[in-house]
Amino acid sequence: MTATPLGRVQLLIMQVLWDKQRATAREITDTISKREAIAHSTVQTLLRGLEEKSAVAHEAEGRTFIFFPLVEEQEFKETATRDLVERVFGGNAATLMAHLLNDKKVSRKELDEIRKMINKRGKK
Amino acid sequence: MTATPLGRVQLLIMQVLWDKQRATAREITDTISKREAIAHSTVQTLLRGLEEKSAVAHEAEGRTFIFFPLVEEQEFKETATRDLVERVFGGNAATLMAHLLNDKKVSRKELDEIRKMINKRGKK
DNA sequence: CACTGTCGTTTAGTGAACTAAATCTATCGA
DNA sequence: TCGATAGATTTAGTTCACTAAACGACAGTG
Repeated sequence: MTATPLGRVQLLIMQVLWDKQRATAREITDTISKREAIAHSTVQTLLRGLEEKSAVAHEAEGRTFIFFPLVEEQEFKETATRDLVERVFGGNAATLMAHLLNDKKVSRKELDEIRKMINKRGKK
Repeated sequence: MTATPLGRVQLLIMQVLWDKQRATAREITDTISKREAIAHSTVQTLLRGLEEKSAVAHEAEGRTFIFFPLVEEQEFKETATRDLVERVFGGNAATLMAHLLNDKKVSRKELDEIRKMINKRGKK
């Protein structure tokens, strides 16, 4: 299956990987550390988990591993979104949209972007 | 805090409660059972958990408990949505919107609803 | 008054995500 | 060559969601 549910920190790791495309465990740890404290060993453990469920893979470069994503970012976002729509909004995407529009945390600028997108799509 | 993250089945329970406003554990089990198999004791255990984190509460009616939601549906959906935007879309709601629009699973009818909403919102 | 079903409660076990120390291993600089 | 260093691997422990059997209490029925 293409389910691939990810935990919070696992997702952080994937984001680094999606960004860099290829990275060592050390690079990942460093990148995440800029945002929040995390032990290098934790990252390594999670990488193994991700590898087990085929979300990432690695190849050896000398004695260090270079990791790269197997699951594609777009694909993951799709599933994550669909999952929310399914679970929380009973399968109705429009309801989710309504929430986005009403949420005061969504900036005016974002609203404009959204409107633009809708119009473009609407013309077809 | 008002975080209140819910598991999949916990969410199912909440949905029943949001729908009915008040329900016994038995009613919840029955409702969920129409969709998927679940043991009554499981529902009860989860209800305790939900009660512990103040998502629901109960009052005794004779010797049975009547449960009702404490967390409001709207509020929960807000946080769930914001959480997805934050974690998966780096805080940019417009990107989530883009995904919704591109997802073939979103029906034409839903798209229409969405457009209507946008327009209404746009006029303000 | 015993029986049976329904309550809520207790207890227990699994799996996943997370955390990280401890350990083994190989390389590089002194 | 030897020790510090930086990899990867092993081991271990926590928390949370989930699952559900087992248990004790009690009310209504025959």
